[in-house]
Amino acid sequence: MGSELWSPLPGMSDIVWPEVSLWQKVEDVTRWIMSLYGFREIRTPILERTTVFIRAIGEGTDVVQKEMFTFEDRGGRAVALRPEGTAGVMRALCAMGQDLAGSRVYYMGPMFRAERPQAGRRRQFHQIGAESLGPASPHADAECMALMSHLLAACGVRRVKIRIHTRGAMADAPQVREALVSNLRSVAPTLCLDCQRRLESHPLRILDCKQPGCRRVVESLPPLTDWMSSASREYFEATCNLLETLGVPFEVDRHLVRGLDYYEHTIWEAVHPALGAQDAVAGGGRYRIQFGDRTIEGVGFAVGVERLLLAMQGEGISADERGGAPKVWLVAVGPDALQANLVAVQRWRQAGVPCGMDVTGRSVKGQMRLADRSGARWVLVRGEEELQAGTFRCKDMTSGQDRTMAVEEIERKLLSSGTLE
RNA sequence: GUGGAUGUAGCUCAGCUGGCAGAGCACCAGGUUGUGGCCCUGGGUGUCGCGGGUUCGAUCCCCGUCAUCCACCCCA
Repeated sequence: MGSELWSPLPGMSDIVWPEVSLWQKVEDVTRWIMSLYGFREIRTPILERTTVFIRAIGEGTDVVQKEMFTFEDRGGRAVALRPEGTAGVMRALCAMGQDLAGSRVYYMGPMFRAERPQAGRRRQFHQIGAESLGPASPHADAECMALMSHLLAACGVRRVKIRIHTRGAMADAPQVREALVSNLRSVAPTLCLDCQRRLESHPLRILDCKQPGCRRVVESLPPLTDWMSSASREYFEATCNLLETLGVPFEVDRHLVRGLDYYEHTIWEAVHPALGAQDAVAGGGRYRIQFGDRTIEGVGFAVGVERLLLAMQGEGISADERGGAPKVWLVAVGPDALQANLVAVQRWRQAGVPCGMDVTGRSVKGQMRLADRSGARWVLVRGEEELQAGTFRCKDMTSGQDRTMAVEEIERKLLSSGTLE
């Protein structure tokens, strides 16, 4: 059983039938929705220079500090498996060297974080993300959230809640931070140990601490927006108003801050009740990233595919157990018929007719059982006698009726109407 | 990185105080020498996660280890 030889590494999962049919459905829906909004797919490397992530996500963030799979490649370069999608996409767009404003791209693929696995959290997980580049604009932010909301709904997820908040313009960040720290310093001893540390490193994160003591302190604080510029406040208000106009349901959550350094202005996440402790099915926000002398602005989001699937299952959507059933199943009696059947299915498959047969040498009874399980409507049986006569015994699996049909007739019907009626 | 739970057949799981390893489903074969489902009969398909220890004897008790799940942390 549990041999290390064939079990995947911790937190890595094999995605197999029938669940894979749900993945395919989500991917199809994604391509469709993204095309509606004018987003084009981009595929970037899974492995990047470590500095790409450090630059974009932030040196001191947890993701960079303790969650990246990093190593040295054979050329001595420090490289990392991507822990999220935005950094690599921004790097790629920079490499293309064009004016990035107005670029709209989406991606889907595996991401890696060296965390302890739990419900809805894997070391290799998958994200569907979208990035809309251009200068800060409430319209861009609202459109992006509308896209995310549309995508989730199109996947059949109805019970999502979108929580939004603002971090204010990046230029406001120092004064917000200072105000927050000075407000908290006097009560520091009542905060949990993590938060006492955060007071120096990432004070914003104290806002989303779940410890009751910290929560109480945070509740007594004035809203973060009080310390932002009026322009930042207006930006947030405008964004909220646009969301209402667009009919995207949301609620403002003053505790939402998110852990990546590149965010400014609007940030949000979508949570679903079917998920357990890790209940964020998607998250996003506006960002500003520096690559060398280049500054990239945009807004984007990422959906956790594993979590989306959990949410879908929580909505009663299940994988298609049957899969694509073949039209016909061929049963052979004897080695000559086996070879003739193999030739026949190849012809018909190349003509676009899905058909099946057993190639492992089972008994007729065993072949019939497989035919039944495959869901094929008709079973075509032949042995020496039928081979000589150029016929099949054609069995209708719903009625159980059995009749002799000429190979030519079967082929004509199958290839023209796809039925043997 | 920290904490808790779990690990027995392909799957879901029983297994008392330590005494020959079990059930349901699935699977295979036969009943039907060329016909699925339903039915009947037969078949256990196993390194009781792994390695030590205690014991006359360990799936059971002890230690270690690995894996999984859940939670913290953090995030999708």
